[in-house]
Amino acid sequence: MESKKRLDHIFFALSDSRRRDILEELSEGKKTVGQLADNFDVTLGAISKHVKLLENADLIYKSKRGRTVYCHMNFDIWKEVAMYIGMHKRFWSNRLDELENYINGDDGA
Amino acid sequence: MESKKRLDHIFFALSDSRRRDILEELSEGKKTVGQLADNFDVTLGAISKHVKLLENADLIYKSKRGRTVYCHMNFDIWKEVAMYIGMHKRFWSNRLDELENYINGDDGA
DNA sequence: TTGATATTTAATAAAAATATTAATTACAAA
DNA sequence: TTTGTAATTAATATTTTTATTAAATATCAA
Repeated sequence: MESKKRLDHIFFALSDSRRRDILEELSEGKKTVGQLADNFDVTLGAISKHVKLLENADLIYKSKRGRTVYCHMNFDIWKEVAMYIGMHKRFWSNRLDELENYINGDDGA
Repeated sequence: MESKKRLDHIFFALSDSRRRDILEELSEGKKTVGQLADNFDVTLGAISKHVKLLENADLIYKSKRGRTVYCHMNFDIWKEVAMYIGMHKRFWSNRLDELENYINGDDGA
């Protein structure tokens, strides 16, 4: 039940290409909120909110040094996402015959 | 640029647990819109819209027989999602084996 | 044709997401 | 302490999402 909401948040966070772009940037190393904002066409406040959403989805985490906030990719979370995807991918590779039925149109529908 | 929107749609579709539940049902085989609606606490109209959204994200497709509409899982789409997740492979360097298992689906299960 | 069934869509309303500007908090350094 | 910088938050407006009921469309079946 709880993991459902967790996946809700993760997938929703990933559903915005601006946020995925932020993740791409962070994949190269930590960046401050301000540095992230410089690369996008929206205000610092907007980026701050995107960052917060990504943080709530556990896709990233923050560390603070003085008044500067660094954002880091949370590597562990991808395991959870991959598990969900892998579940389905595994499913269809195990049922190739069924897939063929769909493709061939002789599945009754 | 176009694939960005594609991923937007896919991830957004996956961000709702009701829609993920629909996918779970379809992973067991085709179902009509009405059959899907029977299993949820919302109206048929609401399910019809969820189904349409899943269809627009290419996560499912429909086939029609008479007045009945069957919904089918689109197995191929998971490859695309897995590719995005797989892109982040390098961040797991120390968990590469696990990742390979999840993404490649050859985890022996 | 008439009437029932399966699904979609229109009209509507409520809740959520997103962006902006401006105010606020937190910290650094002169 | 005062001033300036980094980031967050509040107030606000706009757009999007989601659900409902009811009407419309399409098909079956007598």
